[in-house]
Amino acid sequence: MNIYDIAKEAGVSISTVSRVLNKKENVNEETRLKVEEVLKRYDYVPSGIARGMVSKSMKTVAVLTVDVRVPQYARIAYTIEREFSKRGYNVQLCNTGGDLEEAVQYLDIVTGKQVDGVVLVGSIFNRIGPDERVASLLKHTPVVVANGQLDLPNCYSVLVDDQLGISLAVEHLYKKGHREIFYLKDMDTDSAQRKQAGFLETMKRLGLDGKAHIRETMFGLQGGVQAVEQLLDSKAKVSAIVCGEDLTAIGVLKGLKRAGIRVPEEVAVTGFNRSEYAQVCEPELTTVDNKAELVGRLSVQLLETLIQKEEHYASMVVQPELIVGKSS
Amino acid sequence: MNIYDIAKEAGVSISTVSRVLNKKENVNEETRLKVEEVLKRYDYVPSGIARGMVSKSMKTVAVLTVDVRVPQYARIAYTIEREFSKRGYNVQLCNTGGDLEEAVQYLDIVTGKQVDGVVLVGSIFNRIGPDERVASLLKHTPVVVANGQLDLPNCYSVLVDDQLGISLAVEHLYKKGHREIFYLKDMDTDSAQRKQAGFLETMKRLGLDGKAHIRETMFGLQGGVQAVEQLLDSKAKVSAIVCGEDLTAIGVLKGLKRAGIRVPEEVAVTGFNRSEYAQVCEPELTTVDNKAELVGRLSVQLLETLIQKEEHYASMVVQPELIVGKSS
DNA sequence: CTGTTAGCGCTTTCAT
DNA sequence: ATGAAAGCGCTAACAG
Repeated sequence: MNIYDIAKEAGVSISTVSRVLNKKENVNEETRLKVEEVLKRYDYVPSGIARGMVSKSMKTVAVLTVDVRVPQYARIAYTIEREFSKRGYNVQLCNTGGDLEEAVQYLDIVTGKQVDGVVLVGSIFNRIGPDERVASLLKHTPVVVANGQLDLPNCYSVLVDDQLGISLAVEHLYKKGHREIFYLKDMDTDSAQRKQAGFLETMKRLGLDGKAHIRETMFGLQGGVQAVEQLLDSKAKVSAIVCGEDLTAIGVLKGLKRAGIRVPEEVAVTGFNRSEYAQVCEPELTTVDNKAELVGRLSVQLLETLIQKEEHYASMVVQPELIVGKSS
Repeated sequence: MNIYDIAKEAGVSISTVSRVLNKKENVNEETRLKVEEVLKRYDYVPSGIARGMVSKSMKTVAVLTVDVRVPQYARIAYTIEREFSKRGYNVQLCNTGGDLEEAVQYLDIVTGKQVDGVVLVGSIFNRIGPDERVASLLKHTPVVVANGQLDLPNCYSVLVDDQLGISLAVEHLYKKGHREIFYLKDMDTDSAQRKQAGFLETMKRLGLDGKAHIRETMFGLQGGVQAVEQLLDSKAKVSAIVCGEDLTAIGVLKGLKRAGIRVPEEVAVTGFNRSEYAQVCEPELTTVDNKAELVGRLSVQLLETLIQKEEHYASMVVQPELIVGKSS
């Protein structure tokens, strides 16, 4: 069933059918009704592919993320999908697993399918910038990086001020009287670098030694537990632990509990992301809200203006906010 | 830059370029090399839309889910995406929010774009079955419902035996000596109905009164907290609480903690889904693993055979498994 | 207001 | 082994 069949059945030309389909004004009311009747009778849906062939757009954007099972990414992906859906676009989801090759392959495929735009979610995608294939693939496709940066012609960013986020946490602890503040570095992305820089800068500003208070560990519950064990073994004096991710912070909570150390009375803990985990754990976590939904919304706004080729694009920076729970 | 430009540049016809592009055998080695050089030189990527126009497929499937921010759905969506990606398909993600109209609209759009198949994730989609528009939209598109059922020609299911899942939890508690076992019904989907049925059936089988031990509450942390308050207010004797969702169970944990009741010494609690939340809360939750990843994988297998129009389709049922934590 | 026609960029016969 | 030409289903001039 195509537009020719409908035209024949309605006794008109395909142009008229097309006009009715696209709700153009210049169609006689009677003709319109007749065509609409046939359309309904056959439950006709025009071919999006054929339309795409003409308009050179499938009204689709691609969202690349490391892993949509990570709540942080799920929130951004969700918002992006909803916002684009309102605007008449579909969203292709791609889980790259943080692998460069995988990301390049996805970009190859989706640009081949002529997506109207691409959103890269996470600073890990900063790494694909230097790859020459990426530049060539993205030459004709607008890109927005959520919480990252790519130095390419059509690429703009919605950044989160992660440095400020950690600053807020450290200052909060300082005001509460904490001085032996440790930082757990649990990731190795650019975003994690900015967090660490925030820790160092703030400690310095407060007249404390930051460098000696940084510990590296794996991401996640296990990483947090292990970090606590090592910290306690080292006999260091600890009054607060700032973590780069909520999940790590919760591992810390569990490690402290095992060691019989009370939170927040003896040691305070803060996380990052304002994930639902922060509400689920005991005690509820003080965490940094890095505004995933806002980042998603802004990314969509930005990408849409890019797709429409309107003027005046500008990357933007979002300010995080400290959410004080019961762990500090 | 299209296939004509490449052909001209290479001094051959578009057929030859097409053959090279599609790695057909019958091309002279010299010609092939010449064409490939031009292809590389221009970083040429053939139009997926034009190809789709011919093949009537964009190698794309749509995944409809209530909300990908719900970990349970994120896990299924993730697995489906990864599996389809391996098979050369892209995945369109649609968050319907559990709204019938929204779901119909998404189906309208994605079938218009001629997706090769649709996966509906969640028993909530059982509700769209009766809508006549759905039947007509899905007439030519194969559909798999993950954890649900749709009585339509091209629809097959991958079901989870939720009833068995609750059974496992109740039996486990019974063996531990619990008799005053309550069930919290926290959702209103078909899946939730099956869980409740599992509770009633098992209690009966164990010679206990199930009906009097069911309480309804809202989904989520708040729902769990409130349910505990009401249960304690009612002065009912409670020795264990079985929940339909992990998050509700965690609300229960929090409610019990506030009331100064120890878990599992005084009251045992079980959840459902084996979400990461179950690892994050204190104490770690006994929960039912409903095999999200497996369901995702099986859904993809099934949908792929449907797309290839191979013979022998069959809906399948997945068995859940009880994961004993520290809350029981 | 309506119809005819030329593409859109490919794949695929069918010739040669 | 290669090329010419038809056709996928639609939109958008252009005519009338």
